[in-house]
Amino acid sequence: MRLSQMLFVTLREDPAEAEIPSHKLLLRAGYIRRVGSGIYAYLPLMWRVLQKVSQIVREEMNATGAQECLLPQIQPAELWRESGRWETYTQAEGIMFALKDRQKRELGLGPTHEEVITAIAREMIRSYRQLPLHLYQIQTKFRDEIRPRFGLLRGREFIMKDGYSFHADTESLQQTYARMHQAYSNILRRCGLAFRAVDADSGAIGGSGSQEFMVLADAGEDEVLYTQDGLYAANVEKAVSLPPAAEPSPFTSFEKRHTPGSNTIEKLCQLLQCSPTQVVKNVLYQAMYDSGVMVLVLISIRGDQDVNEVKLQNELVKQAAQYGSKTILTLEVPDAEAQQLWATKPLPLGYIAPNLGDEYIKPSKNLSLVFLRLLDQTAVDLQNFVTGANEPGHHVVGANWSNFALPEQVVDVRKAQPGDRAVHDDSQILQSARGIEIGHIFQLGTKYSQAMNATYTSEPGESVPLAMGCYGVGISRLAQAAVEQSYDQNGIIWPVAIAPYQAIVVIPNVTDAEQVRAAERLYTDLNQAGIETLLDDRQERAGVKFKDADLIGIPYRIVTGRSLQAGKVEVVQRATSRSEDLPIDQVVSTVKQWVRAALA
RNA sequence: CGGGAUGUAGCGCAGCUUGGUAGCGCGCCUGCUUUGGGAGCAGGAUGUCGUAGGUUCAAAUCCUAUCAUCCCGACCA
Repeated sequence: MRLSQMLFVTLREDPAEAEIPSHKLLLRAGYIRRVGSGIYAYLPLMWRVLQKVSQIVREEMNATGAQECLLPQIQPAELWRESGRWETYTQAEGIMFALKDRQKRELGLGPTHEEVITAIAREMIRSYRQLPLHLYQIQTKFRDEIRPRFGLLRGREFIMKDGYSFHADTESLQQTYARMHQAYSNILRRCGLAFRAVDADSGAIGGSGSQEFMVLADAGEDEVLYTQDGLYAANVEKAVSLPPAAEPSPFTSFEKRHTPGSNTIEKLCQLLQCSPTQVVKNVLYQAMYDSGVMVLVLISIRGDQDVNEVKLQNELVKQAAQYGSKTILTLEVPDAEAQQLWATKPLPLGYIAPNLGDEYIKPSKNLSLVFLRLLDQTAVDLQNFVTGANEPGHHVVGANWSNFALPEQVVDVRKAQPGDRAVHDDSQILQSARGIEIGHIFQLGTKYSQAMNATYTSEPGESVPLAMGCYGVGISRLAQAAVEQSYDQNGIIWPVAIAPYQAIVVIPNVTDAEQVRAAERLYTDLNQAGIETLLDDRQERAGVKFKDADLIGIPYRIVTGRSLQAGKVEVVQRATSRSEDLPIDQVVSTVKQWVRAALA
């Protein structure tokens, strides 16, 4: 491709709309344009990158025996009602673009395809003889994200590879899951990315086991906790760990203390000269279940620990049945305004005890009249601890669980932190890194097949729900993540495998016929040798061309300039800036060799 | 949805406090010179000042409403 004939527009200044390096660079280098919030046009260079990523994904998927297909983006609401996700996806998470057609039929733009694929499986898979089966597609997804951000990293329209596997049993599911783990590792390695596979929460998709593939980058929205020995890595949402041991309590008898102005753990510990590990902190949440019932949740947890809201949410979903619900719509810490709606009197904020009385709850319909009291396991074994006295300005010290009605349910809702000891080996300390979630693999089990009655006939002739797995890769997100991981002050440095072009021939002076002739020759020869090559034949000064070549990040640059008289051209590697003069007739073979080595 | 900010030429911004003929840099067009790291000189084009209403003799500037975008939190590939 000749730059002179291409829609090639680069910006000299950072666009105001972008915050992080990869987003700025993709805009500046003319790869993408914003059309609306979270909505981007993929311009010719970007589209080539996306095609390359897609092709790598396709090859690795096909190698596992998965079959490519293409499912509809417009999906009938009924399918989503069957799985029970219509409400969650249009209300609770509100992530699905929903619309009505001219017949007033409700439809959604596909944010994901479990429902569609399960409906197809229900109709087409009849016998265990057809299993296992794995279908995937590469397609634009629509999600009305709460907050689109960072260009392609969180768009409302984005390209994703999603695959769904069907199995006769869990064992077969686990085999495919393991194979996908390998395939995803291959994909990221081939794309030239530094990544880590981590244990993950399965969220609204549901199911049991799940792992995320995190591309490591400071701009990542997720925190990953891992150990040096490489045996443990998890999303902080999911991570488990051993908290530091509690310090022995200085208090020996149960008594109430006047603790004015101690509404935070820090102030309290300073006043009482004790450790936060000897405090029982009581945290209040309000959860709205999908049946419309609001439940007030009181969590007692060790003072130095924080509540992990993802774990808490999962815990509350488990309890949904007792409130006539399937799931929860919202979970939040009630602010002053929210408290007024249900509290009979001002809460002793900062001084709440585990036995905060139910009389604080104003009887009203759609409100559970008792606190759901949860005891985090970090607080179970504390003795002679400090906690609130349910009275502003007062705490109790030397307390034990015999002083309170022990909350009936012991749970793990604690947030793991860097510095904690690892569960598998308490000499290993958890460390923290930031990551961009590029892939996520799930063992769904029978969640969707049961909800939608997708069964097959087993060898003994029984009707059995299909076991399912699902596997996603954010194609457009991966492409931007690659930039986030590989750039310098001059621009993008694409990994060779996903660069839009592998080489660029730059003519420093287009009025020099000699230079033009050599460049045209090289351009033709390189392309004929299978090296994807650009020709910068624009009427621009050399400096502009060099800057642009660096900005768009083409791995190898060939310059038909100064050394031409000696029958040589300059060849520069973008990643290392290493430059050498090569005889013209060696350029093709050399670059070809570099490309081959880089793709190996 | 809550909190913060911003909308002025294609892009980046100033002007707004204290109302008075719309500005700068880059880019774009023309010409000459230059030709290996975002050239120099000369000339030129480009604006519903986000939108609507109001105050005023007069509004980019003050007031009200509204829309859009970005940032911080909940969501996710």
